[in-house]
Amino acid sequence: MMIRQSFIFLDGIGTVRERRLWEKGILSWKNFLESKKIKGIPEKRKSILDREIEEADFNLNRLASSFFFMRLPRREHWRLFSEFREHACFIDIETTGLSAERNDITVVGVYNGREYKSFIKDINLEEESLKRELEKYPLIITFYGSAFDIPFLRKKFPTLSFEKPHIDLCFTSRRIGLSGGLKRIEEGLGLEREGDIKGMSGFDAVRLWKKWEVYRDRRALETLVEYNRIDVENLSPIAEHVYEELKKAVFADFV
DNA sequence: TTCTACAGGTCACTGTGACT
DNA sequence: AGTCACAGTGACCTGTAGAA
Repeated sequence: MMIRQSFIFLDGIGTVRERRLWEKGILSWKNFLESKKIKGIPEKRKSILDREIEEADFNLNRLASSFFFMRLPRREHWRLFSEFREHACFIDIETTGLSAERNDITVVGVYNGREYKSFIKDINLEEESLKRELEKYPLIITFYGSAFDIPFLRKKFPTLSFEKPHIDLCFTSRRIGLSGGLKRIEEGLGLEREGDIKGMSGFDAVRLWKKWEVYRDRRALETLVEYNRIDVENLSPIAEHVYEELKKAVFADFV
């Protein structure tokens, strides 16, 4: 539960000061609150920080993730994973191209760790129902979604709200030395793909949609949705792995 | 208390990579 | 193709420690 070891959301505390706290043996919110005095933090400031930590604890206990959305730097949203994993959703979209201006969304896949839902253009992809689905989850997890999926969804569905924590596995993976795109990272972790899906790329998703749209090839649509389902479901084990590794890399030295 | 030195936080800017 | 968070870098600002 990395978030309860974190101080980086406090005013005036960055990576360096947080590290100094850990070095002093202040490894959790509890430790911090129980320390009467901390060298480097004057009393008056300490009591302000105490209140901020109590506020964080209050919000965490209620799964009120917007508190952390406002306070945590983006690149540290991964720290929320273990507290929110049961309430997180993984999102992945397929489109007719890379430009949100010129292209359309064809499939939105949402996976909550147990159940996969697909929203398909011209069938059941509607702003209101997608909005209702996404509102259920206080944390979203994507691969490169911060530059692709989320801006694309925003453009096409302006009433969707993404004012909540978002773990982008592309950047968190890079921090533990895994780079080179989703498929390569899957290979690195031994996640296998089977059947029609094996060897497919995002560009194939564009072609499959065309086959469905122009020729009404039902098999093409099924394959597209299956591809989307695998993409989004594979994010879950990647998230688990990246969280554990990043936690080790950042924090293990101090425990 | 007041002053100075400086550690460290933050912001602006640039180049890069990965998404369909 | 269009997007944008990230890392890296440098400038600037703030707040703390330590001395008088």
